Formats: sequence, structure tokens, C-alpha cells
Amino acid sequence: MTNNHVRISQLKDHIGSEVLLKGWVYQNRSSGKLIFIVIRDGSGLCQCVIEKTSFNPEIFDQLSRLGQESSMMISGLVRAEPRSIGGYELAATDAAIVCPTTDYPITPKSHGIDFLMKHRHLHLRSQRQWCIGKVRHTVIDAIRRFFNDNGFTLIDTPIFTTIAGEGEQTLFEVDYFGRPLHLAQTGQLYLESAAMAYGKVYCFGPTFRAEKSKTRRHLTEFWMVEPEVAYIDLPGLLEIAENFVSSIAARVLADNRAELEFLGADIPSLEKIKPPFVRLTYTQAVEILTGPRTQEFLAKQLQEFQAQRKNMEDKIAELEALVAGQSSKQWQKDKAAAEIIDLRTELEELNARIENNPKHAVLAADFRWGKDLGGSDETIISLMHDKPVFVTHYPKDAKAFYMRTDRTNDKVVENFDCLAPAGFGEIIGGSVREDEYDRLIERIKHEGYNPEGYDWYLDLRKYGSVPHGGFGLGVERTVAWLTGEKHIRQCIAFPRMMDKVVI
RNA sequence: UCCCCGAUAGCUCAAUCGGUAGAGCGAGCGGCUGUUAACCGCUAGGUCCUAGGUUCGAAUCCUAGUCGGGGAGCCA
Repeated sequence: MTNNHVRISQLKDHIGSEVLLKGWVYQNRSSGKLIFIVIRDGSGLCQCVIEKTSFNPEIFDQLSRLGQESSMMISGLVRAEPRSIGGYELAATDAAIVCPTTDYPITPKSHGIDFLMKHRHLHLRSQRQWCIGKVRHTVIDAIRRFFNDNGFTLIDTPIFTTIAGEGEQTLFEVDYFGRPLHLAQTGQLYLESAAMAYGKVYCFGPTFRAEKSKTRRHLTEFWMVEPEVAYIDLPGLLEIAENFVSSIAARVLADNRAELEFLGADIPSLEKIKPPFVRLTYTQAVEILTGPRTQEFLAKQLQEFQAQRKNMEDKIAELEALVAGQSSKQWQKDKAAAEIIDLRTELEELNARIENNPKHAVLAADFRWGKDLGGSDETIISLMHDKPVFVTHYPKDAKAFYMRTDRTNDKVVENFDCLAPAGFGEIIGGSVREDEYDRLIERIKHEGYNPEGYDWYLDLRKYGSVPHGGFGLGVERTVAWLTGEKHIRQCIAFPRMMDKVVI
């Protein structure tokens, strides 16, 4: 057996040579005198072809019954083969089994989310998870690249913190040698002081929120990157944010096209992610939501859903007739039965959307200026645009104390949310910070906080205060949006959800 | 915290009106020289979530509980 160990991702450079692959059995099909083993090595997949006539009979026999996820090494000649996954194939000449496996729990058939979460340590090996992990890696690298290339300095802010960024009820409290502290839900306040030292800074790390939110957009532990810039206004922040998000999308398109294709991501729509993004004020967003455009949009959406439901129901009826009839072979019936199960699941999701549509219409129509935008409102706005949307200038009362009051309209603050397109929703929240001492202390008191707890934060408004601001981008939400993944729990290796920490 | 849905083989799901438990995959054995979630034959595999109740009879109906999924509020 050759010692020329090559990773599958590098096979293109070794066509015609003898190489050694080290990995795990992803799929094994034996056909009497021929075995196809798809091997997985962490860098990709490669089909190995093992012919009985040119192989040690004992090893051939062992290989023919080798279970999924057995670890093995296999050597042979690399050749281009368009029929094969990845485009290359190994004509195997020798193999060694490292650890045979039987009864691997995650089979090539479908599994429920609960089962997969309980087997998360194994699920990471699955192709879908692997692709998401690769995209996440690129997203994180692109985030660091963007800030490092644009003059930002990394500041690591503490995880044990003494002050809250926003609402106090959403913090995890920890016992810090008898003193109550909590886990960071933002690095922003610390970052503001660093921005006065370095001009442009960012922090990047895990963030903790004790929100009792059981939705596809929430984790209790997630990763967030937060830039903070001195001497900047709201238009300046929006410009950074749109360049930033566009650079992430471009990097993922460049580095992970194969993964995006496997995941079924909407690549053409990602290619549209370029500055400028759409800019709406909160007031304009409210006008859209309460206006005829939204009602028409939702009515049209409902019609589309209903047409889809009709199609699905017809298809299910057709397949059910096939299963009940006499004319088909058993395997055709089995296949149809499996398809019925999939369609029923889809139908259930569609029914939920049909049920929610009128509720969302009412929520949007009844929206009153002053409330924060709800999840469904954000979804509607983002579905109406094929680029990310900035919504700016929210009502002051709905937002955090540190956001800068608009000097031309003191009912609103200079903040913004960035809504990803296709209905995914918010991926960025940010603002210009209140830089006047008197206004800030007034806001702190108005919120009922004790100004003493904010002494050092208020100092920043005493000693050379300047207009400044920043934003936070959620990594898992960004990955979910880019990959088309519905739930962000798939976008982090070991998710922490409300009331649920499996591994 | 509130609303909706669900729990049947290792996994994904069936089971008509309440009549005594089925299929695919996976596992084991056999067959097949180009398979793509391969295919064909055979074998093993069940405390129908738990506790009560209705009934001659409950996977199926009722009550309570447990666990899970989806959504709302809130947010990245």
C-alpha cells in the first residue's frame, strides 16, 4: 500500500497517480464481484471501485460487508469520472480496515430532528451538516477578513459582565465568588470605550441571552460580531454594514459554491447581494405594512399557497391510488408511500403558512406607530425585496437607552436593523450611540436604571465624547440565511436552545 | 408564559367505523460487474409514551401527566 496520503479535496492534482485515502465509509454498495464504497475523509467524498478479480479475496469479502462509518484506509489509482460524486474516482488496489462499524444510528434515510439532535456528535458527519459547517467557517473567516482589512482592531470583551446592554430580564446570572454577575449579551458598552482608544474596533465571540424564545431564529448561546466606530453617523454605519454583508456573501459564493448547491441555497439571489441595500425608515415601513400593498401582497401569497396545496393534495391522491392499485410493482408502491410521507410533511408546513397568513395580515394592518416590528412584519418587509433592507429611525420608546436621539425628531432614534431577504428576518441590529452626557443620563434614569452602575460608561461622554456607533451581526442567522437553512440550530455545531441542551 | 400539533419496530411512518400490529430503511444471511438514498430473495426485530377511565373488546374514544415539534411575545 502506498504512503502517498492525499485528502479527497486535493484529488484533482493527483489524476493518474497512486494515492492513499484515510477516512470513513459513507456508503457501501456491493454487487457480487464489484464493490462501490464512497469514502468520506472530512475534506470531501470519493467513490472507490473495488474489483474482485484484482483484489485480495479475504479483504474483498470484508469490504463487501463493511458498515456505514467504518474507518478505513484505501489506496489506488485516481481517475476522473464524471459519473462519480465529486468527479473523481479511486480504482482501488489495496485497503485496510481500521475499525469496522455496524448499526450506525444515522442511516441514509430521513430522521426526525429530535433523533438527530440526540445524536449530534454523529450528525456532524452527515453531508448536510458538513456543508453548513464549511459555510460557517467561511462566514467567520470573511468577517475577520473584512474588519482586519479595513483598519479595525480586535478587542476581546469580557464574558462575565457587570452591566446590561438592554433588558435585564434576559441575562444568565452566574455566581462569581458570591457576587452575582451575568454572561455577556453584548460587548458593545466595553467596545465603545475601546473605540475611543483605537477609532475602529470589533469584538467577536459567544453571546448569551436567557430569552424564553422557542423559534427558528433563537439560540441562548450564539456568536455575534460587533464593530464600533468613532466619528461616524448613521449613513456611514449603513455603508459599512452593506459592504460588510456583501463581502460575506461574495466570499461564500466564491469558496463554497458546491456546498451551497448541495444545500439547495438560492444562489442567484445571493449573487444580487451588493451595495446599495434598500433603505426604509421605520415610519415608511409602517406605512407599507398598514397600506394596500401589504394586503395585496399577502392576498397574492395566500392564493399561491392555496394553489400549491391543491397541487400537493392531487399528487398525494394520485400516489395513494397507485399504492392501493394492482398495476404497480411492490417497490414502486414503497417508493410512492415514502413520497406520500414527504408530501404530507410539506403539506403540514404549507397549512401552517396558510393558517398564519390572515393572522399576519391582521397584525400588519393593525400595526400602530410606536411598537417594535414583529417577526411577521419583518418577514413581510423582507419578502417584498430581493436585497437586504435597512429599517432605520425606530421609536425611541421601543429601543435601548444608549441609542442616539434623532436631533430632528426626538420621537425616534438613529438606529437600524438589517433584514435579510427571502423572509429570513433580522441579521443585524445597530445604532449611533447617544454621545451627549445630559441626554444619556436622562435616558438611563428614564429606564429606571441606577446611573451609578454606568459611571464609567458616562465617563466616555465627559472626556472627548464624539459621535460614534456600531452594530451586531448574528453568525448563525447569517449562515442560515445564506445556506437557506430554516432553523439556526443547524448552523452551530452544538446548539443551546431554551430548555434544551442535549450534548 | 400562551396557542396549535404529535408520541406505534433501531429510524421514518401506515393501520378504514373501536375487532387483537404492518411497510420501507437499518441489522443478519444469500444473489447480482457501473451502482448513485442501487436492486432481488430470506431471517430476526413490538410494554402501540405513562397512569387512570369507557367498552364484550382500545394503538384507535375520554381525563390527567411526561416528552417532543411548530408558532406568538422578545431579540442577533
